[in-house]
Amino acid sequence: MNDALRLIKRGSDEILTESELKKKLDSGKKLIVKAGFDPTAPDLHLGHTVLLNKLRHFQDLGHKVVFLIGDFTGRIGDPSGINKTRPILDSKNLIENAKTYEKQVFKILKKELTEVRFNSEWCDNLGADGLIKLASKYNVARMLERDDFNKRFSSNKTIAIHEFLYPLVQGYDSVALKADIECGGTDQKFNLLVGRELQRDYDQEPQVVITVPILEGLDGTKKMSKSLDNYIAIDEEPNEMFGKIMSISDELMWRWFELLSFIPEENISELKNEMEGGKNPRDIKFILAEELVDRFHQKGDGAKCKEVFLSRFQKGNIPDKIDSIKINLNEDKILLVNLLKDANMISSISEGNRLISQGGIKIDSKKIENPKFEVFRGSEGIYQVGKRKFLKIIV
RNA sequence: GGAGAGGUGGGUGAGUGGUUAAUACCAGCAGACUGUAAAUCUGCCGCUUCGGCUACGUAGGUUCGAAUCCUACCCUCUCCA
Repeated sequence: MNDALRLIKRGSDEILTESELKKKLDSGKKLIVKAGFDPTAPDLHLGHTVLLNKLRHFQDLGHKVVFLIGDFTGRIGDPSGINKTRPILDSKNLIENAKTYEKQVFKILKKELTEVRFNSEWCDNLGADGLIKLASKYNVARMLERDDFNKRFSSNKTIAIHEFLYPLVQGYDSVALKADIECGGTDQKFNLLVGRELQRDYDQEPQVVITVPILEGLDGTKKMSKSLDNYIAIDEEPNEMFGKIMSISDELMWRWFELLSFIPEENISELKNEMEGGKNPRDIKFILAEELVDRFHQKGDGAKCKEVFLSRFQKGNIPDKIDSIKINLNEDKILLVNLLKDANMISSISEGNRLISQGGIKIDSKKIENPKFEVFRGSEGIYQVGKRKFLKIIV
């Protein structure tokens, strides 16, 4: 029994409360473990896996995970984005997104112990009445305890009223599901705790709240997220994934080891010692990159990526697998910049001119320095923009 | 309802009539170097048929000339009721 508790505690940030968790684990009951996901972002990334791994631990102990897609919550508006309104998703889109989730999520979760649900299922029936009743169960002072509300409030930033509905609806989900446990990122702590209060109101035993640390994205400071474009999707192409991992700073590498790697802690501190002893941090980063690529692709892919990485960036070779595209010309020839724009390798002609003047464009490994360079119909070549954008273009 | 403050390029944030396509910082991109797509350094960082064109909440107006002044509207914040 202690083993179970230890497994759950590893990598968790907070458990509220541990004694309740112990009791639930000891009860021998098959527990309902809930975690909520955004309906709009079906691209799961490494940041999500910190949480998913935790859910998986529960499954390994035989418990049931409810993968809850917050389609209703997503419909009300954006909780933190004052400037961005979320597109309203129709049910067709939702089903699509859910499918994409399922395809990715079962790289980590066990299918037979996972249930995918949508919160519109019960929220749609709530109606204005239900919503008012729900809203009456909480008060403004308590809402303002939430860290981001508090910050925004005290720095005179807008808080829209509907944002208060978020924690409430999320908490109500726990009531509807009779959740025993809810897991989420540390930034979700408040919302998760609201669930406990509401469950008490509805005469249910409050869920145990487990928070996991938030993974920093590629930039090393901000939370990994799709909207900040600092993420690595779990179904990312292996070489791309490997390269992105290699691009993180030496400092961030240790954080990722801690949160993403399955390597035992003792071994990680050993690696740290080796680096202090003069070992090349790059080689340690290789270990992380290999492990993660192996996990989300085939075992052995990591090693292959390492080969490719070494040859491409150390020796400056061009990759052996390059996408190709055929561009049809109306004339006999075309300005290079226009061609690159048509092929979507650059976003504007100005950008192209800039890149040429900076020596960032190559054709078949030959640097192009003439901004008026022309390409003739019937030719084909490997076009390179910067260090890592390659495309074979046939005109 | 009344009084006031404010809305500037991806972000933060200068600029209050004219070398201002707009200071600075961050992010981004390129090059150099390296230990890697780390770190550091240098350059770039609206679009363009290179003539220009479009930009400082939105729409008008004043002026030779406006992000800067005026009017209306929209939005945010503060105080009062």
